[in-house]
Amino acid sequence: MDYNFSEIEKKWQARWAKEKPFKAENNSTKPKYYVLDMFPYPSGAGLHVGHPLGYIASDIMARYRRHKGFNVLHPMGYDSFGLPAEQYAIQTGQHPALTTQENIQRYREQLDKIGFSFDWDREVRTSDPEYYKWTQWIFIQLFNSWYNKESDKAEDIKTLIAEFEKKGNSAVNASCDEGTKKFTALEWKAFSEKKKSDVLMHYRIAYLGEAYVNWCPALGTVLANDEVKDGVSERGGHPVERKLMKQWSMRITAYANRLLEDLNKIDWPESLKESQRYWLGKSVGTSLRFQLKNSEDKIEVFTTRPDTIFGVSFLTLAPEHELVEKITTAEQKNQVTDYITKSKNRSERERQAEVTKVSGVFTGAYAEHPFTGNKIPVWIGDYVLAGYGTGAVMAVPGHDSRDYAFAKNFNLPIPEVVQGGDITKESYDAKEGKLINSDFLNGLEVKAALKNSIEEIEKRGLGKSKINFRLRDAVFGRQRYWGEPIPVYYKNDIPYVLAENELPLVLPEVDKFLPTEDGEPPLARAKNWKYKGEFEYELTTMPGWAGSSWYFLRYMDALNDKTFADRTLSDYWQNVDLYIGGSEHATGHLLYVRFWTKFLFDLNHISVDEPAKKLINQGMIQGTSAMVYRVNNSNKIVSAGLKNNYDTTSIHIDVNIVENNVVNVEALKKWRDDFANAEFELEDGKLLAGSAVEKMSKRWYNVVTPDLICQKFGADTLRLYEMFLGPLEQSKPWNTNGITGVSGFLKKLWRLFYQNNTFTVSEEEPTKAELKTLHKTIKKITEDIERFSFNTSVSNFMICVNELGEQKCNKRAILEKLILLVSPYAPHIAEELWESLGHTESISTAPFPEFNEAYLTEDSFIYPVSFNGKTRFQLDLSATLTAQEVEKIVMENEQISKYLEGKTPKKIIVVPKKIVNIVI
RNA sequence: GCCUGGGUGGUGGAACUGGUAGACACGCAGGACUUAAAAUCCUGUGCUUUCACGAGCGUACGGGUUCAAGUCCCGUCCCGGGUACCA
Repeated sequence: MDYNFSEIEKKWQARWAKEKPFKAENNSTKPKYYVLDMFPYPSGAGLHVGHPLGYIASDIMARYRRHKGFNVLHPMGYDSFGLPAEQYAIQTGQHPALTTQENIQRYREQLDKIGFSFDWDREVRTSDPEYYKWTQWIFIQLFNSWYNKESDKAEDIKTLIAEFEKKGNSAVNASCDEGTKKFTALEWKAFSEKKKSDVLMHYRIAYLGEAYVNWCPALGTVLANDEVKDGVSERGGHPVERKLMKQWSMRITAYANRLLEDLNKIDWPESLKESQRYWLGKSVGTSLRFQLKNSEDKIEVFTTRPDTIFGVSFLTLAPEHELVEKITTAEQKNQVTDYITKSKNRSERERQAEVTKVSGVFTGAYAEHPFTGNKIPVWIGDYVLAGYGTGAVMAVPGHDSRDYAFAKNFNLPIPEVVQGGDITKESYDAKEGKLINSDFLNGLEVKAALKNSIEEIEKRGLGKSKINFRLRDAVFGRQRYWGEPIPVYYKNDIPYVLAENELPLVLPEVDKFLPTEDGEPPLARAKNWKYKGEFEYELTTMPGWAGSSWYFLRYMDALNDKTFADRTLSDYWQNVDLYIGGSEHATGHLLYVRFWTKFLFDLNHISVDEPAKKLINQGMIQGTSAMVYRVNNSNKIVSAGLKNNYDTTSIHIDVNIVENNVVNVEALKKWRDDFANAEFELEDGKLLAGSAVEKMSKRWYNVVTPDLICQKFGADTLRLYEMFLGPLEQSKPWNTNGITGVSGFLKKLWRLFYQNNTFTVSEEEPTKAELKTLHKTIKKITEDIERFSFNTSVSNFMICVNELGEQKCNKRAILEKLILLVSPYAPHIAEELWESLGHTESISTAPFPEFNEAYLTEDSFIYPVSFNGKTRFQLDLSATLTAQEVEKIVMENEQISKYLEGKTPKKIIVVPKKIVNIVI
């Protein structure tokens, strides 16, 4: 019987669906192992061959751990709220729920065909009210909490109110909005309901606040920082502008330091940790006040270089800085107003694109140098960001390249205060050298000067040392339809959250998925959608990252309608042991999920404060695009090798009609109308295509689906081949050049069990050689899996099968162990052969073979004998010989003299069972 | 610019703590079976040189450490990914 993959795979996929051998136990004496995959957004395009790469790796791990006696949690679900389904709904009127449902179905079919061992009984969908009920519940907890810097954790807002009632807010050390005013207990008690609500908003972790946001007019919504790339929206590429808006936000900044510190305790790739560190952007510096001349006001700046204080030659404020209007003199008024209008209207994109272009304007105002008393001009410039630090900088052009460019452009003085550079050419930013022109700091090294200057600044009460983070609070409201409704209603203009028993607040039906005529979000279209029929609900919905910030917890207890996850279960499952996902979520999802995990930990709802112990980034599988070359102003297509003879334009064509760079011309003619009657100029009778490595995308017609490969070669081949392509973490372009090698391997494996088309397995005792082949393989495969080196496993399987083929081995004792090894990688063929061997239970929980060192010990070792490091010949010697004995035998060998050239060896190095090196 | 990962045959890639570089696979060449093809099997395959035995050169480039370097150290170049006025 030949290896019939399609029949076998269909059979086992049906069996697994029915018998559920991959069900994770909630009550088990086995050790637990939690393997999680990246949460997929079910897009309309379906899966391409790049998506399953990580899923295959994690599935191998899950199956391996089951063999090793673990209770494995390996779930899958869908991040099913999001923009694409909604954009599609706007265009077609089709409800996003419907589109989402269809897409999920397609995903499921594709996933099933690859033979993953997911526990589908735990499937979650973020757009399911049974799921988002708990997303809303977590929002309510966030709303009802504040961050206590003393205990360094989130606490119930009630403890804060109690404190206000006792002592007001002056003794409270909380993460709160800048500029929150002080009040006494008496004042607090006298505040109106509305005023109290407003004050508490400055403290809540989920809060309604005014902030500059990324407004995307084309999408009609605000976006979080990580959803904006190069000044355009990540989804769709629409321009984004800055706008001051009242928005629901998350006080993630309260967690900045813990998010940073705890990176040290998780096993994540260094590059990913580094981008989180950078995004969090901790910087230690000093805040420092400059007194304005002829004014009561002071300008507060933040600097990391207080040592260069004597090098300050001007101050720069962000155009949005609150003092700008107040301090601008009459004669500068027009210029300043012009500049502010100009920089406001400039999109973020323009602003970023013109980074090298210096712009700014003088306000006419002067400040006083805190040490020298010198007059310092105050400028505004949009290289200073309103949202960072204090929105104002002390400019030290001699030692800061941005200030330098500004000073050069406007002819401002550039004093030198640190020796070591040539400031006539460029600024000297390095933190090295001796201080000069700096009064009491003169002669000190930068490091000492830093310490000294801070002490002096604090002593004189000019400022104090301060830690700043680049991280901003995350905007949480979206002016969109397809997301979780925020469980808030308004009574007398005061926001209230719903009670737990009123959840879920179900997404209402609307007639259109667009904003209303007066610019309100789509939810304003919902008829009679009011709390208790009376109070307005919040009209924005949650962002895409809300549901994905806690899904790993829901898998532990997916069907619970009493709580988001039962505490005994979350205590048992703890957190994810292995997460495999792409690096593109480094500064978005993977920060938010850490934030929510820490928050739930603080409130004692879970016992872990990190979502995943170990994380691996799988590389991206790029597409290999194919193109043909059309001679300009004609309908002639020329083969790639001839394109330089003409003036041509390249046109992307479907990669699925190209094989080994040769275009199937008939298929091409059918593929697009304008090729139907084109003229073709071939080389060697073939139309060769050009190729390029690009992102796999519909746009480039280079998408290859796993379905196609499963149909042609089978899921087991697909799984093995994706692993065989190279190391998991490495990005690589997709090509099927080597796939026949992998499918050939499975056929060879199959044939070990068959003779003359009959299943034939011998019960004989295996030979020493056969045992050695097997145990060598057990050892290698175990090591490979443990270090996630799946590509080398595939090679080792091939070597093993080749050797057993040569040994003509068909002994049960060997083959039974072999297919157990193969089973995590190619589960269908393994189940089938396992059954043929007479087993009635699924192979999936059979114990993994253990290797026995005794079978691997060699009696002899072939020593390479080298002279000055160059290998000249080999000697087969007993493995038990000592170094001295080896040396003696080698030196007595007749081949030695040929290479010694009559000289006496200076030194002889013998490393037992490694090498012999003779130095002459 | 900064942070990261990488550079090994015609190709994808092996080489775990320094110890025979190129495992395994593709491709290519030759052969067997076949009327023929597919499938399968066998042999060869880093480059140069040699009928052959062999010799020389080889892990981006230039140095260094070592008996021994793809692997460790210093410098340079190139490619991929991330990020960007964060004071």
